[in-house]
Amino acid sequence: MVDPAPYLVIAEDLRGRIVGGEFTPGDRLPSVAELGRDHGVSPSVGARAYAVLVEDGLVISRHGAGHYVRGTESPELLVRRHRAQPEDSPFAQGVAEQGAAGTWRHESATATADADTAERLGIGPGEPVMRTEYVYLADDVPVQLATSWEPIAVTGQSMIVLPEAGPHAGIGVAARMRVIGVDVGEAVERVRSRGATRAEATALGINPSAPVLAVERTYYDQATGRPVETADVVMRGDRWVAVYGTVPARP
Amino acid sequence: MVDPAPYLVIAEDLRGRIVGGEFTPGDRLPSVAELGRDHGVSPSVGARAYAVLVEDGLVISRHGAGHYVRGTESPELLVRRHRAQPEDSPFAQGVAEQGAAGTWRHESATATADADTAERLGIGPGEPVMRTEYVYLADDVPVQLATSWEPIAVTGQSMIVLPEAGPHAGIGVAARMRVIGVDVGEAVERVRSRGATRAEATALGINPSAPVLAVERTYYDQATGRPVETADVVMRGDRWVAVYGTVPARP
DNA sequence: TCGAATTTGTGCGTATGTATC
DNA sequence: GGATACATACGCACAAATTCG
Repeated sequence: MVDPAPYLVIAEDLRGRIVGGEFTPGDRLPSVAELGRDHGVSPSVGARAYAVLVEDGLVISRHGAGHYVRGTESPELLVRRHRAQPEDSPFAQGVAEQGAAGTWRHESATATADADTAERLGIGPGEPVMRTEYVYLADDVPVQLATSWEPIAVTGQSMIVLPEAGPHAGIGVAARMRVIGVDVGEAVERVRSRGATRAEATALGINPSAPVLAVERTYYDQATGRPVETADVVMRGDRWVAVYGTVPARP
Repeated sequence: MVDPAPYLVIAEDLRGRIVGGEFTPGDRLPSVAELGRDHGVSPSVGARAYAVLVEDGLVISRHGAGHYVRGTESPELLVRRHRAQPEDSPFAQGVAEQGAAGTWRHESATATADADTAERLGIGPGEPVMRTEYVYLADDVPVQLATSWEPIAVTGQSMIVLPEAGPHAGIGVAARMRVIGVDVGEAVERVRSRGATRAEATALGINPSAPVLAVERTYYDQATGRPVETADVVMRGDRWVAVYGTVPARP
């Protein structure tokens, strides 16, 4: 049996006093210098102890001001659903349910499919696609980025070539595809957790390598099984939770 | 303008020599002591410099052996599926499809539900639950952690109180619940991307705050709508992708 | 097989910078 | 502006892991 390190002793002592109710959310905690004096060690040990609690999300530190007990209010999470019935305007509707104002910016251009995109769309590399870049905002703050690709072979010669122009703008993939008689059914989603790239971090207002939820979403034509749209969606890890499946009703 | 800190000077010097090709993947780099002598500082500064490069993923450190240039090999991704038909022994079967040997360790104990768990299970705080901690290994390397909770009110008085003991060990939630006549249907999953806690990082062999995929999975009794099992699953972000939905067949 | 040398990891103290009040 | 408080940088001592003769 070895003695636990002093900084861990102090951290666990504080943890117990916090969860025990001696300190409540918002309370100011002892300074690192006080902590060191109380335990007969140098201030750096107290700072190390607080670092543990900050990492655990129990405490927040404010430079020059002190350490405070973190409230239990979960940073309001926006929810992204995977629905059996694909709905229209998925993003705006989703954030509206959270009480925020959802808007987005977009930019479309024709391009040729690279190897990865072609693979996902089941077409040959170099075939023409319509690429659209989205930035989604909740209350004017960027919270989500997306890039979508649709084969021109599917949408060409129709009113919906440009996803966000004309009479069918902003209604979502499922509804737009219905216009040309395509039933897309439920999307297939591949979900990863990774660090934000520098560009994503800048766009989302987070630090590079901060965790993001990266979703690769593909819609298929239910009748033919052919992919009709694929997209890369990137969301701030601290603000989004993706929900799959539905809670059964209780009789 | 301020002078950059010595540890950063050393780190950038090394970074340039690595990307410049002086060191190639697998090469052993100077020890922290050498680095300190070369730059006229203490070894801890060299160690700090390496910490930067390790965090950037450019270098790996081996305790007692040295620092090495990291290869660019992208780690093969294991896949986790969300299936319409809940299968038995989900983990072992999943990794077997990837050509790895899946095993797990576990530890069960009775406990009382805390506020969050009670909420998720639809029971009162303090009611008894069976808590089981899992560590999943692929080829003996930990790749996934899980903690599950089942209300004793559901499993009590049956052969399946202990999830991993007796004749029904290791068969997964869905199959075990069938034994007592409960149809759990499809789980509801809430997926987040966040940084690994210190404990998770140690268990998974990754750096603290490296991205992980955190899944909150709950099974419901289809007949009554009551939750029968909930679990927190944590996976290495660089090794797992969660797939939801199935690709339609092409006629 | 074993032990000494080498190397990285951890813990902690001190000095200094910077933000807050 | 002064006092207080946290953040960063660095040096040192010791522990743990590895390597090699």
